[in-house]
Amino acid sequence: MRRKRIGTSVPSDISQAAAADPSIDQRGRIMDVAAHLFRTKGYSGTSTREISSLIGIQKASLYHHIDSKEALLYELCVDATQRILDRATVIAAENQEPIIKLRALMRQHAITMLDSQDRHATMLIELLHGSLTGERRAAVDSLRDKYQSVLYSAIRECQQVGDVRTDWNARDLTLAALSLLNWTVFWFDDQGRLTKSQVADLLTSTFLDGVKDQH
Amino acid sequence: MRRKRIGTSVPSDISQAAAADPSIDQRGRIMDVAAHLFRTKGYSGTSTREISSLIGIQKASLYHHIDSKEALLYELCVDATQRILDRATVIAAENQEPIIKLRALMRQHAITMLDSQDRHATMLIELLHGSLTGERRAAVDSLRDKYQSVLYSAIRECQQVGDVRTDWNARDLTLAALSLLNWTVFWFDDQGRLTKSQVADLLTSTFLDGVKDQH
DNA sequence: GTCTATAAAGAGATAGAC
DNA sequence: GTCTATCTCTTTATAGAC
Repeated sequence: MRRKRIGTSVPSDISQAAAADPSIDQRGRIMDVAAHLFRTKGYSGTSTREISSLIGIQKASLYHHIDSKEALLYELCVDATQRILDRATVIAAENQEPIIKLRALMRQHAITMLDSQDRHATMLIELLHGSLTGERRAAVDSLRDKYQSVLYSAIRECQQVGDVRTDWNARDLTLAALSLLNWTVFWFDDQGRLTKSQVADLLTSTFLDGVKDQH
Repeated sequence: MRRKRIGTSVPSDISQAAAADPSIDQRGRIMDVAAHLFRTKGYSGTSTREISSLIGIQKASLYHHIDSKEALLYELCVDATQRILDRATVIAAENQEPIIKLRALMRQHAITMLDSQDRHATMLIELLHGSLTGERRAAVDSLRDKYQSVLYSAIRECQQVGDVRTDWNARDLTLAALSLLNWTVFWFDDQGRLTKSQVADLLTSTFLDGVKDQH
């Protein structure tokens, strides 16, 4: 198998649709189905047989497209992390007020994450579970670190111009922001009451303003 | 094997210490070791052999103490959820100002969760992964629902007396609170820079006041 | 690019001795 | 309460035909 590219041609993350859609190539289909199964059953709780079965091929045929189960997980994690880092880098480079940039960074984090919910949920959990090892683990960690630096710098900058409180340091506030944002990927329901945009508003508004009535 | 009790005699959650401590009975030791392995490697990524090996017995000997691997997971999840619900119920019943109660509820959520970090992290992830089935799943869901109702009511009450903003409904604000609190269990480091109490302050302060400078 | 067949290892769980 | 031995099933991955 040769590595053709990182990620798939479509942002869709839903395995059932992916399994049927003829416009996605087989490799993209495999990644979408795998991401969905990894999120809902866990990486080690998902067998290669289940993946191939949902695609409609034999287990052995899967290995024509992927090197190994772990390599498949790796690509999903890189794709998720890279996507969020790329968009954050663009926002951070804009010539805008710090607080506007911070809000935009948080909004894109929420929305990008929910746009590829299966991949992001998988990435977050499987990094905790140590399912990626060696260089693959290091590569994904590196991308995450870069992203977190971008968010940290944005918060630090807001503090320096007096837009954000300084009784907590930027490092701690970054942890709080990430907590608020990351857990969302595990409960958000695409068919649910709230849209992605509304969730993004809820989270940024809570983080920036808090919930106490200020009047 | 007979079910002796729910949970263990000690709050400790660290497998290495648990495996060595002679003051904990074998059953408590198994639960602590299992919780630690389930958190760090996942439920399906952990073998019964690994658990028994860390205890220092054979795999077969484990089955004198537990019914099955899933029954072991079930007890961990019930223990975690019950603990947080019990303490919340006490706080909610107190005769206090709504905003004081809300703050106390959030603080105890953070601290109770971090006191049994392995169990709570395992519970949160394995519910997502559907590792518990049938009645066991329903029982844990029921406990979680009860707890979330307590938190929801506290937020609702704060809105009614004018302490909390009403442009977001209580249901959404509950989701935001839970997001902020729950993700914490995955990054908190007992040996790290922040104490549990400091983390609890950071989260409650962020949620109630936000990060924007109000001066 | 997909198939059948198979290798080699590991899983959860049980039987029965001590 | 722990042991050895074993049953049965599933796992990831490969070989080689078509």
